[in-house]
Amino acid sequence: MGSMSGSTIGSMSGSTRTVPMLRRGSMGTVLVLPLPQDYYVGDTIQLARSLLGKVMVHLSPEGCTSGIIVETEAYLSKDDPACHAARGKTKRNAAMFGPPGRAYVYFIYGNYYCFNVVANIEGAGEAVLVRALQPLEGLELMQKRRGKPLKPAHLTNGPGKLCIAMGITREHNTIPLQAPPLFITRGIKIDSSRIGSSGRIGIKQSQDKPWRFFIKGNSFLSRREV
DNA sequence: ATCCGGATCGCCT
DNA sequence: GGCGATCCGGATG
Repeated sequence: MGSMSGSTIGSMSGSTRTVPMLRRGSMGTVLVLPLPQDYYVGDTIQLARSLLGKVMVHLSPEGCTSGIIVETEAYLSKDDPACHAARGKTKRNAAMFGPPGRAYVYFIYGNYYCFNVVANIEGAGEAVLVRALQPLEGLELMQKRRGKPLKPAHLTNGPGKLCIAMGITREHNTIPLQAPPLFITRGIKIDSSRIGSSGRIGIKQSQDKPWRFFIKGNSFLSRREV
């Protein structure tokens, strides 16, 4: 389990400082640097690809959970009716129009949350949905939160499932991802030859857009490849 | 005030 | 692979 030193630095404006942490684990003490806010500035499709292999971490009061991002989807502001921002800003999707590098968490189907990172530039209304993780730390806590004895491959292989396992709820909507409790760090380098793409899942419109990305052959995906 | 559909999941066949 | 659960946001009257 990880513990950390350092403190959260709140932000008055859109810009958020990256907070370094010392985390103690079975591997010893490691310096952890969340991806800086400007990492999320720019092309959203590019971001969706580059987030593969990065590590998502949640330090909650219950304990630490983390996982490697293995599946993402890009949602764009132009020519993309499937994007929540397509019909303008509302109370629900307001986070999408905020500064990049923050969380956009929404409630869906009366049961589940989905976790996105806000992308591109403030006001654009673009985001990357995280659809699946390969669990790294806190598998016991994930099991407990899921409420069932599940194999690791089934703990976080879907956007709703990973939010349950990681303890992500609407409380995390709009929070910066550059400091605890919720952040994303550099993980393993994924060569572009190992990235697959397909149509996005669970939507009816814009099925022609190949904006779902995944690590080929990874066994923690929400679906087997295509 | 009412209605409709959804970036899902799990159980059923 | 098909379908129902379940509730909220957004649109319409």
